[in-house]
Amino acid sequence: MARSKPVYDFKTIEKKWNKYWLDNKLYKAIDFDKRPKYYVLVEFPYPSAAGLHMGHCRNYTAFDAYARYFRMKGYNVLYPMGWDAFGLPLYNYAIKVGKDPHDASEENIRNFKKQLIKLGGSFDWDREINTTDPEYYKWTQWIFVQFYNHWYDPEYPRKDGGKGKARHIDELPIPEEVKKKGPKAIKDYQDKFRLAYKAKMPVFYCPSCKMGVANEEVEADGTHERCHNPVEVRELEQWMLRITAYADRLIEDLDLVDYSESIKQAQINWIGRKYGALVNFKIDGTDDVLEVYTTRPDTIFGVTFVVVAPDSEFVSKYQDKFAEPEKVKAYVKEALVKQATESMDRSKSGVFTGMYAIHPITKEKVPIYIADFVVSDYGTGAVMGVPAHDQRDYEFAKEHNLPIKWVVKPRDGEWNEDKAYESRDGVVINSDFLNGLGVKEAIQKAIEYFTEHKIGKMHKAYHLRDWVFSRQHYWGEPTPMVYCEKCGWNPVPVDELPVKLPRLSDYRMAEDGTSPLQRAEEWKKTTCPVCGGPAERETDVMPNWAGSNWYYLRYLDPHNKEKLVDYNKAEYWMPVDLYDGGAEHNTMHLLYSRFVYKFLYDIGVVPVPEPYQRRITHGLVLGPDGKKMSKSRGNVINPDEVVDQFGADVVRTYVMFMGPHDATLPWSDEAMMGVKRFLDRIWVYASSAIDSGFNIRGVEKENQELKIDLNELAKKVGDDISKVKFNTAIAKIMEFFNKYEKIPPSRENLEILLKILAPFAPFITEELWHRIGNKESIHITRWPEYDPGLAKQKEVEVVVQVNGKVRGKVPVRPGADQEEVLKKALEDEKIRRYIEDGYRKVVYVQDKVLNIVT
RNA sequence: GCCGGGGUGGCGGAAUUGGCAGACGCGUCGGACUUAAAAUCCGAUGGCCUUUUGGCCGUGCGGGUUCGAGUCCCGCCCCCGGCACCA
Repeated sequence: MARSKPVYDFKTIEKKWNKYWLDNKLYKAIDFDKRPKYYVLVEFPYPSAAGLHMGHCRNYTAFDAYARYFRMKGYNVLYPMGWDAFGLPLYNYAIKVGKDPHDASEENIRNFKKQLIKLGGSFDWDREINTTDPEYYKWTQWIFVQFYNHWYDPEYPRKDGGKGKARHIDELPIPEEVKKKGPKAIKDYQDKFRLAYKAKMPVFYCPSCKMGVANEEVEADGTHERCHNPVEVRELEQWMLRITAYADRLIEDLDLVDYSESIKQAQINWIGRKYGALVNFKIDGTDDVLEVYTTRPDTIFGVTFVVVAPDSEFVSKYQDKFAEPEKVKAYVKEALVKQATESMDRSKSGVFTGMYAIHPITKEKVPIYIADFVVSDYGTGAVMGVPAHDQRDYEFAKEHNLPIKWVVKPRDGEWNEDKAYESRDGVVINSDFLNGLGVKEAIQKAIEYFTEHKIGKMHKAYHLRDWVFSRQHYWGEPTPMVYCEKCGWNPVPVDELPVKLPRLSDYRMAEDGTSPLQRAEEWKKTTCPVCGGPAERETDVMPNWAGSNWYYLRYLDPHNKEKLVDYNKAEYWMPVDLYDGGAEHNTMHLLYSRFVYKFLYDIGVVPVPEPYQRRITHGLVLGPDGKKMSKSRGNVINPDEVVDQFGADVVRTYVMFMGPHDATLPWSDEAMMGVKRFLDRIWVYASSAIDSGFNIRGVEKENQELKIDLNELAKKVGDDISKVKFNTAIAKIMEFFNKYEKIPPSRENLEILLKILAPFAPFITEELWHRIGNKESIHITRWPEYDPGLAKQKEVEVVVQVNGKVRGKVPVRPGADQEEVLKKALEDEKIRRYIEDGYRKVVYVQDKVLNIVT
């Protein structure tokens, strides 16, 4: 890129004002201030590399402009910053550079912070947080202990009028027969209800990362989201969080927030609630029942077989009774691997067990199959096969020569027997007491019948599963739990938190995939909080999400030693007014953090039911070649370099100008140069006005026009910023400036222009503001007030159409009526030419358009 | 397959929600300044026709509603993101 002497010395200017702003704590957010509060939050960065990337740069400067605007509008703005530094990426980075992750993260953070300051970020640094700081993760651990100490009562009335609340485990009713068996039995009973519980269960395990992986982190093709290597299924003892208890509230409370429809949909789909029924099929030759889940109980008379998941309880319990146990065993083994890895296989494979289930109504015997299309963790892990009305069942029946019974027919005419009839518009047939009913009515009636005859009941099923909350590596919050041979698992007493992550001489994973904490004998050894005997600490750490789920609350009270957050401060600041983040976090992070928040709400830590009032998604910045920036492609634009070369104001204004905030856009050096030219011209314009002492003799009239347009500009730019439309806000300033660049401004008008530009280019506007002679910072002045009287002084142009085609324009005062506009239009020779033969009709839209129809 | 979001100049993108399509920026072309170049400034820039005045065509494709459609309705095509054997 060609270089020339800069028009102004941005380096000196930026350094000077940054120092001034920091020294004076200009952007301090004040608790309990009288002004209305405004909480702007952008997802905090993960410092897994040495410096910021352009995407960070874009998001943080865009909302910096947003925060600056709201401050100028008179709000007490909280725009905080912190660091999400636990987790695997940083752990891997530390190993790569051969440093203890404590030190590696500290170094990265130092640089991130330096860069953010350089960019002019108006953060309140007194509220800086870091998830790896023991003073911070003390509270991450505290939350975990609270989860452990609570259970969910779905019927408990909440103070907000809703139903369902987390209650202390001591309030859990214990059945008499359990009580009789003593304290051990009571604890075992309680453990089944805790919101944090340990479960031995099949979980995904990534052999490459050497860690357990949450279901949600596994891609559709069976690979790990982070490293894209295939995962395996393993049995591991894991801490789990019972998010499913909050599923209904997480759906219902979406009514309280202003997320876009697509984000709400993403949340709803992820939870995946479906209403259906449980139906009991007796297992022939036993006293057991097989419980199946169905969303179509109306087709109960169409059942011709039953299918269970390969890893269901049924399989392990009855494997000795199967007709061909060896064949079944082989199939199950194969099916489990297939289920965990490739889910795309559409062949309807399955194996007959040799056992039969008894239809709960007709008492017919139907065969029981094992098939990999049934998954154990949805519904009951068993389904009823209705080949006539489910395409997948249809294919399975064809494959295994099973009968097909038609029990629903289309309202008008015949059906096609080559495929299942899945429509819900049909009428039920061949179904005893359901005959003649529509599908909806039949579903209702069937469930009533099941309930009455005790063969089934209504049931909700969720796609959402409980959350695996253990990670088998080093760089995370230690799980504050202790195991004692005598007393089992118990939480570390709250007054002993935090359980600090120890510094180790070797912080790397062992060859066998075990965590270094398992080797930290000194650290592991502790005493049981219940009996005082010897005990061992949990060596699994928490997932990366643990610290990032609630961080926005700590900004409100970052130095509180007694509490996670002072209730009154939370009451003042919550909810977050605007939360910006990546699209990839619209499901998991958003849902999990809402869940954690709702739990904190239940236990009285926070005042309002939802944490984020409005959610905005940001796009990525691609390389100049339109591809994702990466070192291997060599298309990385380093923020530090461009800021050094062109100044923070140019980079800031450009990243906001490049396109809509939620769009993924390619970087363009050339387009950035356009912004640089614009700011250079502003500098020259303002400087020469200042140097000439605002001599506007002879241009008073133009200055009045300028003032009228400026009045409108301030409003439009402000509206655009509120709507997160930074690109058009800047375009409007450019448009204005193109029009008036030749008119020397009055001091008043120049000051207004600088204020409008200040959120985008805080450094040069501050410098020019002071050169004018102002003593206070421009960033704490008030945004120009809109004057509707001034707006009225401006003429408007009404477009004149003939038969819908534009044929001319007439200038009129705003609010002119049809008669006046028409008269003026008819005076126009060019327009008259098109209506020589007269006209039939006139349509007028005030101040906009006049359409003459001939 | 399902859910969500889109398709507008050479490029990134604008269009008070039914009212001048292409704001703003880039690029390109022409000009000024310069020995020359860069930088800067001025002008032009959707396509086609026309000497000019001007005319016609244009927002993925095909229909429709309307005085008027990028925007609304019906039927297609394509692209991006998320989820997917969910019973």
